[in-house]
Amino acid sequence: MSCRPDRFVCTSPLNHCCSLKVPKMPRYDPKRIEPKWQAWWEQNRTFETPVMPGTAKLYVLDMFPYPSGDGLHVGHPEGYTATDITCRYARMQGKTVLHPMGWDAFGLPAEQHAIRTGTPPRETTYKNIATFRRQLKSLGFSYDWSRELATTDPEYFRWTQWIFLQLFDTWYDPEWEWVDASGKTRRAKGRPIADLPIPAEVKAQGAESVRRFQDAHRLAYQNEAPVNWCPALGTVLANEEVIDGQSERGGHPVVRLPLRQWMLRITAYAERLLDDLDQVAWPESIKQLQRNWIGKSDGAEVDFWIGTDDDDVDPETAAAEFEDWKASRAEAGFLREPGPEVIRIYTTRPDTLFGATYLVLAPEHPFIDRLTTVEQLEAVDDYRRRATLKSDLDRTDLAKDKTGVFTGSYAINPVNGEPIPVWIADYVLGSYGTGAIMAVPAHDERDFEFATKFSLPIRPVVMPPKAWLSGHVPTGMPVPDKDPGQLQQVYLEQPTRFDCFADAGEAVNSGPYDGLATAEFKTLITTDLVADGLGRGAINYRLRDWLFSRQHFWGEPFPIWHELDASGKSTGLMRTVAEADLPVTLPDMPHFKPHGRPEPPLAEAPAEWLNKTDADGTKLFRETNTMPQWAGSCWYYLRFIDPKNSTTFIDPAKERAWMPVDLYIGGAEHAVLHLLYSRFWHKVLFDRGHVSMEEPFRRLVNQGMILGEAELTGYVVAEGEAESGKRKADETAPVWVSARDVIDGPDADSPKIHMQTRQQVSAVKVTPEQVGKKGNDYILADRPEIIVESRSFKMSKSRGNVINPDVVVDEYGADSLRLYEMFMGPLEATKPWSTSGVEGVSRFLARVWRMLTNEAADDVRLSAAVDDAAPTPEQLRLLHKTIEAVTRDIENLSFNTAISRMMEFVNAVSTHDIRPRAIVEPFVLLLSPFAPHLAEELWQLLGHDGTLASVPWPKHDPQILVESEIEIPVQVNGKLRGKVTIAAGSDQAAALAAAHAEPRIADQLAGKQIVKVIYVADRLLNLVVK
RNA sequence: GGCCGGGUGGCGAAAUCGGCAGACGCACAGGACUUAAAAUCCUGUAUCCCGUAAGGGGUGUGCGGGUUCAAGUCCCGCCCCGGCCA
Repeated sequence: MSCRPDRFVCTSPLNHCCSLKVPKMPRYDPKRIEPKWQAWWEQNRTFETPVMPGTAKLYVLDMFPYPSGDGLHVGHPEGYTATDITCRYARMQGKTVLHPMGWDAFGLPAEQHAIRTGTPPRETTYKNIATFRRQLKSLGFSYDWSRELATTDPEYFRWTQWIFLQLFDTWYDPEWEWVDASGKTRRAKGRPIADLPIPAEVKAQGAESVRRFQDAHRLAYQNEAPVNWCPALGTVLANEEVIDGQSERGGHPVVRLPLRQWMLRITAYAERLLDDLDQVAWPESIKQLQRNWIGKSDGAEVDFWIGTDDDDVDPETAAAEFEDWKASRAEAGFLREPGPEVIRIYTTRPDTLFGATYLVLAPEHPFIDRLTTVEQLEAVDDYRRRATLKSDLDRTDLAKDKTGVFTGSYAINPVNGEPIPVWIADYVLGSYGTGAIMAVPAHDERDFEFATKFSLPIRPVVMPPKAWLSGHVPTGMPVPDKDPGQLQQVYLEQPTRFDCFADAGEAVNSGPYDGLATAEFKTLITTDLVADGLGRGAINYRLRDWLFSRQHFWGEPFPIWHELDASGKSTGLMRTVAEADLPVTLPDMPHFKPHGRPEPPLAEAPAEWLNKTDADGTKLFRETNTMPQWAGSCWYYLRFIDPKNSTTFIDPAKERAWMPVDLYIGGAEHAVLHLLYSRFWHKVLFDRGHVSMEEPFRRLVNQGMILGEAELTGYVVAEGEAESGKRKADETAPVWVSARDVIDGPDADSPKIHMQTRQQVSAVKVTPEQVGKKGNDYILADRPEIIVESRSFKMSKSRGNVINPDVVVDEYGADSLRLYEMFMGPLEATKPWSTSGVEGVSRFLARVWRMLTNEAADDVRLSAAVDDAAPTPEQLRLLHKTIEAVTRDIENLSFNTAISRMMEFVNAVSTHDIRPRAIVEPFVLLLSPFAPHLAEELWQLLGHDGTLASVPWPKHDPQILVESEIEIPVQVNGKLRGKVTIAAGSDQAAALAAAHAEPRIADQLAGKQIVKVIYVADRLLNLVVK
C-alpha cells in the first residue's frame, strides 16, 4: 500500500507507509524558503540604509546584546521581532529606516573564561559574536548589517576614549545661562575646562596649583573612595554588583577598601536628568524609576556648634561661647564651607529641629577623631573598623538592627541652645548630604528605632492628625473612643506608645513656631535660619557620582598618563593621550589573572605599554584601570549613524538628520542605569556642541520577560520528616501533600512547610501524565485529593527550562518563532513559553500556504482557487477591516491582536472556493512584516519580481467599511435580552420599533412601562422599565 | 516599608471612549477523511439551573462597598502575585 500522491502528501517523518517514492512535497517548507530569502536579501542589499534619509526617517533601535557564550536566548528575538515588524512596516510606508545591530562585547565573562582556559578574551568574544550574528541572521531580521559594530573594535573604542576626553575636558558651570532649542533661557551647562575661572589665590600658587584646581572640577575626576574590593574576583565591584556583602557573580565575599578611582560627575546633571524626562515618550513607570533613582530631596543644611576647644569646658563657658558664635553668624551669615567649630547636618525636615535629641555622624566623618573622648575611644575605633566591612546597601537596610556608638561629645542645637549627644552610626552614609544628620526620633523611622535601642530621648514636635491618632491607638490603652484631645495628650507624653509618625502635621514643642503646618514651618524656618546665618535651604540627590573604573583587562583603556616625579612616584598630575594617538589599545598579555592586590591586571602589562617619557622629559605611567561595560553602550546609538567615520565620532549633519532614536526597545533591567548613563553622556556631548539634541531616545518600550514552559509541581514531605503514622507500608513511597496546604516557612529563606503539620516539604516536578483535572485544580491522577501546582519559572540553566531559538527555528522555522513570540501576549507583559503555542502559529502559516498554493501539484504552484475574479463585497469588506486593524495594531505595537486579525481573515478566506488576487495579494503584504520569508515566497508565487519589502503598504478604504445594516444589542434594565438588525444610523424611533418587533424583547416589555430609553446610535439600545 | 506593574474560562489572552465579557490561539471532547495513524477539515467547549429537545433563565472579570440606565473599564477601602528600590 502506498500513499496516493495525487490525493495527499504523506507527512510522516519516517515515510513508513510510503514504499513508493514520494514526489516533491509542495507543503509549507520553512527550511527551503527561509535560507533562500535570507540569501536574496543579503545579495541584493535590500536593507542597507542610505547615508542620509531621503524621505521621512525612522530610527529604530534594539538594545544591543552582550554576546555571551550561551548564544541567543528566546528572550532576545522578542524585542528584535517587534522592532523588525515596525521597520518592515515603516519601509512599506515609504520611510527611510535605520535599523542597526551590534555587540556590547566588553565584559567580565570573557575575561573569566580567559582566566580559566587561557583563551584570550578577544578570541572568545569574536567567536561568540559570530554565533550571535548567525543566529540573528537565521531569524530574518532586516538589519543593515553593513553598520554592524562591536564596542571592542579599536575603531569603536577609539571614540569611546575620545568621549572620555571630552568628559575630562569639561566642568559643570551651574550659573551659565544659555538658550535651548525652544528658545527658553536655561541655567547650568558643561563647559571647557579652559573656561573655568581660577581664583586669584590658586593662580598665585603657580601652574601646578591651577592644574590641580582644574582636575578637581572636571566631570571625569579621580577620587580616593571606599570601594567594594572582591579578593576572589580580584576586582573592585560597583554597588549594584554587590548583593548582601557578596559579589553578584559567584557569591564571593566583598570588603570595603579605599582606592584611587575614576569618577564621573553625573550628580552635576541630576537636575537636568530629572527635568528632561518630561521631554521623552517613555512609560511613566520607567520615568518614575529614574526619578526615584535620582532621588531629589528638598531640605536644609544646619550648623550645630561644637566649639573648637578639644578639652572639656564647663557648661557656662560653653553657653557663652555658643552665644558669641551665634552672634558672629548673625553678622557674617551662613558660610559656604563649614568651619571646624560646627557639624553641618543635612535634613529634609528642618521643621523638626526642635525635636532633635542627638546628632549622628557617618563612620567616615572627618571630625570623629576630634570628637571622641578618651573613654569612648576604643568603642569608636572598633565600631569604625567594622563599618568599613559593610556596603552602603547593608548599612541602610531598614530591616537590619541599628548599630552605633556614642562619641562622648555634645553639640548645641542652634534653635534652642540645647546640648545634645553626638553619636556615630552606619545608617548615616558619608557620601550622602553632609555625612551627618540631626536625629529626630519622634518623626523618623530609623532615628526612632535607634533611639529606642539606645534609650535616647524622643520628643514629639509634630502633632499627627486626629485620624492618624485614633487609627494608631496603642493596644490596651484605656482611652475613651471619641476623645482625640486625650489621645493628643498621651501622644505628647508617651509618643513611644504609638508608631513613629513621619508625615506632615502641626508643630508642637517648637517655641515660636507652634501651631504651624509642616509645609509652612519648613519654608519659614529655612528663611529664619538663613537670616541668622545658621542654615540654608539645600537640595540633595540620592544619585551618587558614577564609579567609572574597573580593575579588569577586558575593557577600554583610559587615554590618560600619570606624571611621575624623579623618584618614579606619581605626582597626582595627569596628561591626556593626544586625540591623534587614539585609540589606546590593549597590550598583548600572556596572562592577566587577578593577582589578589587591588590593582588592575594591566599593571602587569609590558613596560613599553606602561611607560613613556614625554617630549619635555617628564616620565609618564599609563592609567591601568579600564572603563566599565556601561561605557561602550553609552553612545553606540550615535555611532550606528556614521559607523565608518575615521575623522570624527559622528558627522554632525548625519547626527542632525537621524537623531533622535524614534523607538528604543529592550529589557526593563536597563531601565535605570544604562538609560541614565546614556542620557548623561548625551547631555555632556550636547553641552559641548557635539550633538544637537538633549535627549537621545524619544520613545522607549520595555519588552516583558519570557518564562519557561509551565511546570507541574507537587509537594512531598521532606525525606526523614514524615510522621510514621503518615507513611505507607512502602517506606519509599513519597508522602504527597496538597499544594493548597503548603505555605511559606517562618523566614524568607526557610523551606516551605505543610500548613497543618508544620513539616518541611519539598517541591517535586510532576509529569503531565501523572495529572488529572478536578474543577479548577490539577490533581494527581491516582490521588485525587492531592492538588498540584501549575506555574512558570524564569528560564535558567540550573532549572533546565531554557528554550534554544536554534532548536525552534530548526523545528518550526524562523517565521513561526517570530510569529509565536508576537502572538504570546502584549510585548511588555511577562509571558510563559508554550511549545504547543508555537505549533499553533506554525499551523496558521501552513494554512496561509495552503490558502494560496496547490498542495496536490507535483511542484510549488498557485492554487486554482486564486484567480483574477472580482472579490465579493464580503471579501472586500473583510480585507479592508483586516488592513485597518492590522495597520492600527502595528502602530500601537499590539502585535498579538494584529495576528489574531490575520487568523480570522485566513479562517474565512480558506473556505472560499474563489480567492481573488485583489484580496490575497494585500493580505500577503500585511503578513510580510511578521513572517517575511513566507510572504516573499508567496509574493513571488503570485508572479511578482524581486522583494515585497518596498511595495507600498495597503490602505483601507473607509467607504468599504461602511455597513448598511447593523446588529445592535437590546437591553432591558441593563440586561441583554436580544439583538435587532437595523439600518446603520437609524434613529431612536426606528430602533425602538425594531425592538418591539422582536418577540423575546416584546415578552420582556409586556405589561411594563418604559420609563427611560437610552439609545447610542449603532451601538446599543437600553430600555428602563417599571 | 515605598514605588511601579498585574489579578478575566483548564491555559496564553481579547474587549479603541463606561455600551453584547471571553475575539484569536492552545488544550480537551465528538465527528469526517484513512485499513490504520499522522496531517487536514467540521462541530462543541465560562459556569450553574430548568427542559427529552428546540430553547429559556440565573451567576460570573481577586474581595467588599459606591457612582451610573449601563462597570473588566470610573471612585473608595481591602486581599493576593510579580518587579524595582529601601
